[in-house]
Amino acid sequence: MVMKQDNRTPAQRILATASDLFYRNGYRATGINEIIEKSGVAKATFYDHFPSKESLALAYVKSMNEADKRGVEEGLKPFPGPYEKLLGLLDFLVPWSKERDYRGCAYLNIASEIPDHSHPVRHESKGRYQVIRTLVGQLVHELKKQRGRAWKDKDADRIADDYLLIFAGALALAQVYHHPRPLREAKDAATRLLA
Amino acid sequence: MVMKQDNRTPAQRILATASDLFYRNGYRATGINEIIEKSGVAKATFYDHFPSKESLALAYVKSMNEADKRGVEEGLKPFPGPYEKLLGLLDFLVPWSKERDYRGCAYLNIASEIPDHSHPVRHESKGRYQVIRTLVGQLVHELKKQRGRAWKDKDADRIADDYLLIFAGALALAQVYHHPRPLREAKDAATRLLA
DNA sequence: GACTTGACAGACAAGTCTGTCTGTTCTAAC
DNA sequence: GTTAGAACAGACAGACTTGTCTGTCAAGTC
Repeated sequence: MVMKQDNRTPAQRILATASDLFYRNGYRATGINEIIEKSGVAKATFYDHFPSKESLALAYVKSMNEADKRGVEEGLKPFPGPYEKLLGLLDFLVPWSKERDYRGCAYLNIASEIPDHSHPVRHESKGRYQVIRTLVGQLVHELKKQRGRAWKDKDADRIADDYLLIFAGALALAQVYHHPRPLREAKDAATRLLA
Repeated sequence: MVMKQDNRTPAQRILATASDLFYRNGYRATGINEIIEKSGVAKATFYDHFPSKESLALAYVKSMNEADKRGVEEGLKPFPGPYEKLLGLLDFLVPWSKERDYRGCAYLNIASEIPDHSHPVRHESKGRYQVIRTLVGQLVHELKKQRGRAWKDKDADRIADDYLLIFAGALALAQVYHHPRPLREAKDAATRLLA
């Protein structure tokens, strides 16, 4: 269980273990003791770094948020234009959902386990979607500019909203169906939306 | 807390209380003791009717599924045709989300708390979306027939899939944002989809 | 009037949860 | 070498979890 020669700091190991367990098994279903055991850390060490389980939940969502932000930024760089970027964003979902047994959107899942909607974790989850909405909005505006007269009657913001609905819907449906088909359908739907 | 002169049976009271708590606070966050206390029932009575908390979870999802199925059927009756029904379905969401402090799709929420995707509760959740997909599919096919030549090149199933993505996306986004705007946007998006 | 049924009250078992605390061991800087 | 800081092991507290069990009471049935 305990990995020797692990050059990560205890805090990193804890966060990595917790991220995996929180996502795979759920926040409440995951106990502190399991996190401690699986990350090969003493209980006191855990509480040295995270004053409570709740603070770990927040660290989990924040670190995901940052990682995803960077990941999307890097991942979209190779695509030449806004159109390709917008479709590319959806392309990432299929392989990513297959990597680990897909359990839906991590932000939505943990948010649904925290009723208080003013809780920092909920705030961070909302922030994630706002970041995506902003990015999509910029790309659609860019696309509108690019298309010129052909798109002069299109409302870029409305298209961005539609895109986000499709995006979020795909994540949700792939979870209930436990199948990546909705993710592919989402790309088709987006292709039509941006046609 | 205990309602006197409650003519519901203990099982009904338990299910009603549990439904409320499971939805509002989450499945794991809700303890048996709380359900027992709030429904004014003895612990032994609870276990007479439900052999375990898990069985109550299943009863919860099943009863919702049946109620929703009937609710949609009844609710769509007044609408004259498939087009109106499809948009009407989305119209229900806004007032319904305002009734109780909206916490997202109940089926998705409890499904996300149960990792095992072959669990009966997950199966029931999936069933809910399949029922909606079937209904939407029928309505779109009906609509295609109605529109005749104007829609001869449209793929009804693809439109139904798109509709469902928008539908599911709206539920998810309304939860993260804790605001009904995505539900309205979904109606706009569907209007364009069916134009 | 005895008997069954179903609900009541609540103690109890056995285990889990988060979080605290004591004390030991390792490592790196001086 | 000594010393400070960090991580270690793991006992412990106290609350909370699901589920069992004993026994009481009221209503309806034979």
